[in-house]
Amino acid sequence: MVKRTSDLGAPADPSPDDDPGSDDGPLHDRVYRALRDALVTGRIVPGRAVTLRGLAQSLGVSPMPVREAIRRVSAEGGLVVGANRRVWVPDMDAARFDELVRARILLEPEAAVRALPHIDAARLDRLRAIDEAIDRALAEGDVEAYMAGNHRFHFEIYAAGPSRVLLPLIESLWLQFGPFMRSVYGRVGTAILVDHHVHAVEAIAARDADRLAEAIRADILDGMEVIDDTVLRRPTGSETSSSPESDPCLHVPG
Amino acid sequence: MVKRTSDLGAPADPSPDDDPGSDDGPLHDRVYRALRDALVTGRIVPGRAVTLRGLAQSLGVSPMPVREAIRRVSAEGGLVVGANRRVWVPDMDAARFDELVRARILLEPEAAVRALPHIDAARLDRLRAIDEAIDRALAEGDVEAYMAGNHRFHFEIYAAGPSRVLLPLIESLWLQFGPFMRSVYGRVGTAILVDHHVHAVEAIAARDADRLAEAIRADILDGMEVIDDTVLRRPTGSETSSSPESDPCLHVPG
DNA sequence: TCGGCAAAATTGTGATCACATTGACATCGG
DNA sequence: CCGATGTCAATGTGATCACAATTTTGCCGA
Repeated sequence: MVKRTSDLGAPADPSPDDDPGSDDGPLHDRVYRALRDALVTGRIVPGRAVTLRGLAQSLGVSPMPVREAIRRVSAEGGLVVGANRRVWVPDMDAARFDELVRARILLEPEAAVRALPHIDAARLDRLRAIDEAIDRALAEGDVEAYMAGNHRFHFEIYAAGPSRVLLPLIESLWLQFGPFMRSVYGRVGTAILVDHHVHAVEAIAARDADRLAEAIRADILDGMEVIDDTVLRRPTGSETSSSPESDPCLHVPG
Repeated sequence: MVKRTSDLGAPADPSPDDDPGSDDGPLHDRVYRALRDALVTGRIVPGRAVTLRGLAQSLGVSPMPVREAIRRVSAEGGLVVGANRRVWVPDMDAARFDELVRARILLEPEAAVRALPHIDAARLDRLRAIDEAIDRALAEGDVEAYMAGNHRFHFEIYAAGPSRVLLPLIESLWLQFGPFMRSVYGRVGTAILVDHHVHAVEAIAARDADRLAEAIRADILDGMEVIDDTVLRRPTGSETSSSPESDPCLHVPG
């Protein structure tokens, strides 16, 4: 039997690692954060359906707040509703990947430059600490820690400014990247990744907007080109036929 | 007594003009489209609260699908939930306006260029027809017709391609612009607007990507600069004090 | 052994109800 | 006449129930 629904890990766990975060705010908000976190860190794999009652039981809440959280996440592109009205983690293909990278390159340098004047010394120190944590995760090959650190690094920059428009757009892009990146790193490992964040840190310390934009752009392009050449534009589909279950998220057109 | 909740026009109208569109699909989807349309065409004014039961009664449905529609629209930035958990049409200020314009300039030329190869003769004809309708609306001073036509023109271009990433982002931006633009046009009129769409049509006919991108950029910048100088960066707040109710959407900082 | 076919379980959707909290309103005291 | 305070309506939130559509499962016959 093949499970076609995703249960976010341990369903009946008394202390689940899908912790809805802090216990403040409405329940649907906590469910939203939990779902979003599971998506960004890649704990939910593409190709699996996300069911209302399943997710509700997995988080120990009623289906009602899950409904609103799913609607919210799907509005941000993290989930898609099929024609059957069932909710899926969207598959990645070369066209969507290209569009996502292009959107990131257009928006993130702009957001970084706009946030630059608001980055104080404390935040710069935090950025350096995150960068070191990323290096450790990279050295140890810890995929999840790397992804979490990378996310924190970028948004520690973008969220410095009072942005209320660019930031949600960029979060939507990361939300769409998360599940795909996780399975990619799970396959190719983190050894191929280089740390470009130090350039961004130097540019911020020097208050150099142009260099910061270029560092962000290079960071995005570098990581993405590796994925692009390694996974997405593979010439043959031989590996898919040899191990069909190990690659549930790639949908190479043609 | 001042009404603080928006009722989307006629509440008990047997044939409301807030038609949820085509009658297919789930109810919450129809409510979503109705709400989104009301926002984009500016039928809901900033500063008014959108209540669940009010909107439900206004559309003749139960509060349940309205809940999901509101959650969806708020995820796209068309509505904001206050600390009181009440839902408002967000106010516009100079900073948010600037960010919205910048995001439009970054994303829309890219989307247009990507869609260009997929624009066939039929779509080009449709674009010309929409452009003529816009000219008529402009000549007659019909604000709502102009806004609807302008929206249709841009998205007739962007939606030509198979975009599934850029398009939702751009729709989110328009959703945030809608209510503000409406009240702006209601004040300054449509006489100040110039039609830049003909340049885009020419560029499409010539298959010139650079000229198309430049036409889109000019169209955005021109319309926005007018607003910027006319309404947003007004030197004094004298008009606000003279007629406080006629200007419920502007929040000039400082 | 394999391909339809019907039964059963599961899913999303919508409605209704109960409850805590917020906001507005009227009343009362100064 | 004005401000404080208590009351009451209204709002968002969450849960539960019913229903239709879809999916899965089990079974029978070829």
